[in-house]
Amino acid sequence: MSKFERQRQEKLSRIKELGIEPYGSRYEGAEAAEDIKQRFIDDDETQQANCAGRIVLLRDIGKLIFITLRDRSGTLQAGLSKKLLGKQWELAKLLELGDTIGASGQLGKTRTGEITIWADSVTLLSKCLLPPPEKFHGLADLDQRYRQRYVDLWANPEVMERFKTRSAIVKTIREHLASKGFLEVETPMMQAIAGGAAAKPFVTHHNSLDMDLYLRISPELFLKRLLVGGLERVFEINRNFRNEGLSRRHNPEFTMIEIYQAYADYNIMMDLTEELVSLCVQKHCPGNKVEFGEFEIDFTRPWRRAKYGELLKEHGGCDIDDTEAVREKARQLGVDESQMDDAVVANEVFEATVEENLIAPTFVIDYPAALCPLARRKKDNPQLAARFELFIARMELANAYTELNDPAQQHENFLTQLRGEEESLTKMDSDYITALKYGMPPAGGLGIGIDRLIMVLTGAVTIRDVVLFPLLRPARS
RNA sequence: GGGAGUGUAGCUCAGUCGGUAGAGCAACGGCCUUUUAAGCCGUAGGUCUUGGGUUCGAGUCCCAACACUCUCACCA
Repeated sequence: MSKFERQRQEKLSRIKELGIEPYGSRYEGAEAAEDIKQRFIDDDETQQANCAGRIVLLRDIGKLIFITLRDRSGTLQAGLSKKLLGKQWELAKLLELGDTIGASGQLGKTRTGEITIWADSVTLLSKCLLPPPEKFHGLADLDQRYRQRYVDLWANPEVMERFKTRSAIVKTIREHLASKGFLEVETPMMQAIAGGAAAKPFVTHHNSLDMDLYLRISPELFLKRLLVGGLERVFEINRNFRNEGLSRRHNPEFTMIEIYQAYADYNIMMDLTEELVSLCVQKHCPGNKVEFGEFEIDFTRPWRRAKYGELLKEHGGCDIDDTEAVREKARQLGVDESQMDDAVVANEVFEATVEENLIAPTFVIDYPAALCPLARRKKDNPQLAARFELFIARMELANAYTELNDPAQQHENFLTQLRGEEESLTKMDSDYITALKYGMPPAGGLGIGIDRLIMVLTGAVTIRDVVLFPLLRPARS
């Protein structure tokens, strides 16, 4: 136990000696700090107020103590005086930074004009036994901020603000989809076959069935089974798990929204994407622009829609139909393309040359069909898939296509996939083929990476700043 | 997994050429009834991430380990 903790334990003992319970229970009548400030009317001495929160600043000037309380809404000052508190003054003198208290009394202003509760009653609700971070700089150590988010949240108000915005954005999305008749559903997180994406899954084990299960890498194949079942408009907001490296843009568990709409296609999903994201920008980002690292993202509609092949020509300088030119470009970029399919080579060049240029919201459309085993091919050009990805700030934010609903074609695509990836854990999902044989309505499907969307909309350049508890190695004991 | 960087008081950070550890905040004692990162006087606080090595002497130089950050690889 540190010296500081011992000192605080000592105060705890003195509080108990006063007959005060240092860990209170239900506290009645507290109002949000910002609401109290909002309703304050100057020169009206009949106003009472009651507020509960954590002590984040404390100024003891003898027989008067000023305390800044922080609650869910913001901060409010309380003035604790010997004269008004009477017997409770002994407790007031023992309060320290980090303690959670309730304070009630007359609402007024100080000489300098700050709205203040002049407390005639103070209640200790929870004693803080560990020293809080420095009051001005807050908590800066990144490791500690992520490991002890519970401290980060109250020591750094902008952190709390960002997570509130995250919640509000997700709510906006939910409400908008509900208003359009979409049903929110939940599909398995633990799957016997990890399908719907090409990624390494996490493996776990069910004891009584004695079977290995995979944490899902995507809900896609289950959501499309629901289309077969007649749920024509569904969406799911939930975690996906991919056993891959960590980076500023990747956390092993991340939140996706997947949306499926029967009788739609990828063009309708493109409109829906633009509509959803724009609504979030409008409601949660002042102006139509967001600062993101060195960039300023302009969300003014309409967003650019550019063909994959056009972008490859524009930034990569090669024609996607001239496979030798594409291979030459790949070699220039240091890619060993000798064992790769044409489409994979093109995608290497695309990732190396195009993506870094996609700052403003850009829909990339018409991907090579070979890269898209779950997408329908374009009628006028079977080499292309009816698919788009949305890029913002160099990041892939959304992925969508007109869903493939031809069971024979899907079966063939699965077989091709299995041949190509021998060491992959992918298995043939024959039940999904069976579902398609019953008939899936034509549909558009869309996935949006929620964490990345929140990053872009709140200007967070690392995914760890939008995930409350990002994955870290366990701390040393 | 590769490369680069960081690790000093509870927190935020200094620490020169290798010469024996510093500030602010927080804490502790005192003064103070209108403060705003309150102020003033005083006190205490350190296995310099860990383990080796070089040296008369290491926070500082070398090696290794651990953690974090950035980056690359992986990543529909």
